[in-house]
Amino acid sequence: MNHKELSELIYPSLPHTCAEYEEIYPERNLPEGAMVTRLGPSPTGFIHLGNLYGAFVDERLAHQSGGVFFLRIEDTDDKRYVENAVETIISSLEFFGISFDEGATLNGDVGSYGDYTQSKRGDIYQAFAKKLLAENKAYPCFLTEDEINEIREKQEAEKLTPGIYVGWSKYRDWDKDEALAAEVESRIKGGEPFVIRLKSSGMPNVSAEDSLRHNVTDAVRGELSMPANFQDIVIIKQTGIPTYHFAHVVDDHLMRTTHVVRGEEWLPSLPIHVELFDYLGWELPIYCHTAQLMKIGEDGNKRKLSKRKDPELSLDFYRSEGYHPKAVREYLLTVLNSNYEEWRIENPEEQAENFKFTTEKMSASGALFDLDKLNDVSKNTLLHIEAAELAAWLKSWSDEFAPEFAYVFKDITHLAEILDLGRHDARPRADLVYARQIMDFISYFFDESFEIEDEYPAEAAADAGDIIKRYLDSYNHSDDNEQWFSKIRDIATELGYAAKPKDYKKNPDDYKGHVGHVSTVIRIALMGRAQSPDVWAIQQIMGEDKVRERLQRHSF
RNA sequence: GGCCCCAUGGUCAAGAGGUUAAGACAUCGCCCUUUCACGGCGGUAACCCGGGUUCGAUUCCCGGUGGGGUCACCA
Repeated sequence: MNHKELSELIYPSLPHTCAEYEEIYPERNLPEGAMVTRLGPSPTGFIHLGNLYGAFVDERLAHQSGGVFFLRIEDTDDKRYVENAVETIISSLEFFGISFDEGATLNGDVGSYGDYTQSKRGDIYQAFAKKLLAENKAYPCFLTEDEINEIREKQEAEKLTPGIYVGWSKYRDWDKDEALAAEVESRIKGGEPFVIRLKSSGMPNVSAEDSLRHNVTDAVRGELSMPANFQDIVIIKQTGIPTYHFAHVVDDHLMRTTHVVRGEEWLPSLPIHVELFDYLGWELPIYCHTAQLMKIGEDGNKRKLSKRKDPELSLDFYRSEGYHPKAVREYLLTVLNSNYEEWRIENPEEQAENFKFTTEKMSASGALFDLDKLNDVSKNTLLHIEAAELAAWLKSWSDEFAPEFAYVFKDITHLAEILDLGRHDARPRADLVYARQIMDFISYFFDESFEIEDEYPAEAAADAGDIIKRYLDSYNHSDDNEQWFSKIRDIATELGYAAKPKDYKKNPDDYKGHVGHVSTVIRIALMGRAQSPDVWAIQQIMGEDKVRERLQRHSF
């Protein structure tokens, strides 16, 4: 049995040859410089901030270059599958404004480089595995789990690099031993399970200086130097399904991906991929190994964002807290590209899409997630969203995540007025950050959530009833801001308060307090809190009836 | 442990062989002001360590240290 015969024995009939696949999936006809990127989530259904971060890079690279961004479902691990995961992935990304041009969709595949689900591409992987077998670049391996464990223990005892490589799997050299060749043949014919391993040409256990090294140019890290792979990694599992390594190489070649964006945790396996591309005679894509988003761990050190440990960093956290997708996007962009923030300051009104994103400006070191910064970005982002749009968005948020706030949306036009409060002044207010915070911020407008939270200032507490009574008596809803405030000044001076805070500060003994204390009394009666936007403006939105009703409760 | 990646204020970061080492967030103070927010002005605060190259390194090289990642028939 020679190598060709072995490959025929393992894969007797396949629908297409490798050469045919090259024709079925020809090079893309795209303009110069167009990038083809892809997102390859495994269908756990869990997308976290880190995934989103990477997805933005893919999306920007493809779309700003006139290229293609596609979705490929990487479901080569059946244990990982979660029901409806694909729907969840697509809808989460869509929520944050990420859309695909090609690939898996809820209604099947779109595009001519499919299937876009790895579990449906078995024939393709097998064709290329067959080719490697025939060329003596791969071999079937019958090592059992127990045998592999034994090997590892032995290697550990001898302080050798663990793994299967030259000298550890006898099946690697089946072609040098007739008896073994016969055994392999009969075991395959007998239907015994086996995996297909890469027959690496690398040399194991040599010092770093002596080993063959690869130099790969990474788009975010520059020149990378690493020792060549020597591990006979599994390319086809017992189940006939490929491992990530093999699927990545075959898919990204056949789908004509130009830029592979992935987290830096893939860096250690890059030599494997380089060898695979080399064996198959294919050109390497451009790799963009992005830094991981980190957070501070319990020990005070930086830590990779973990989906298990950091549920608050799942995308659902932002959605349920009510962070606007544009804000999250804006924040991620500031973290992603170091010059984005400056650009944004210079172009406050521009669409984020008009920013020229570059891999060179991406940081190679992991950024710490910073909620303060997100909040700051968010309040500036919301300032640029129309009140009506904001109101509608808040409603959809409440419908999904916080039905207890349904009363806020009974009058959506009224809500828009509330949200717009002070936002069109010469110096616009920026106090809207995220939905849950907004609900609290505007709660005093609604009887359902209005409550007295603060106490009257000590300076004016004794006169509170009197102040409110006088205020009520003089209240005219059609007064303009100036007329309205001069009445408060009058009340203040009549009761012995300074009309200007400065007067009071100069001669504190001459007054009970100042006009600010008086207006705080009114503010608390009306809003239940000592701090709020302009009282007059609030009253105009509240309407005369509610203003009088609230005040009456507090006058005596 | 082997291998790989990374290293500028509390955080995100710009930067060049010679700079008073930007900017943003946070923080502190002052101003504006009927409160808050916004805005303005200002402050505190940084080049991990040791060698080498150089007239001169925070910047280039080497070595440490620290942090992160990875060593599966998971991705």
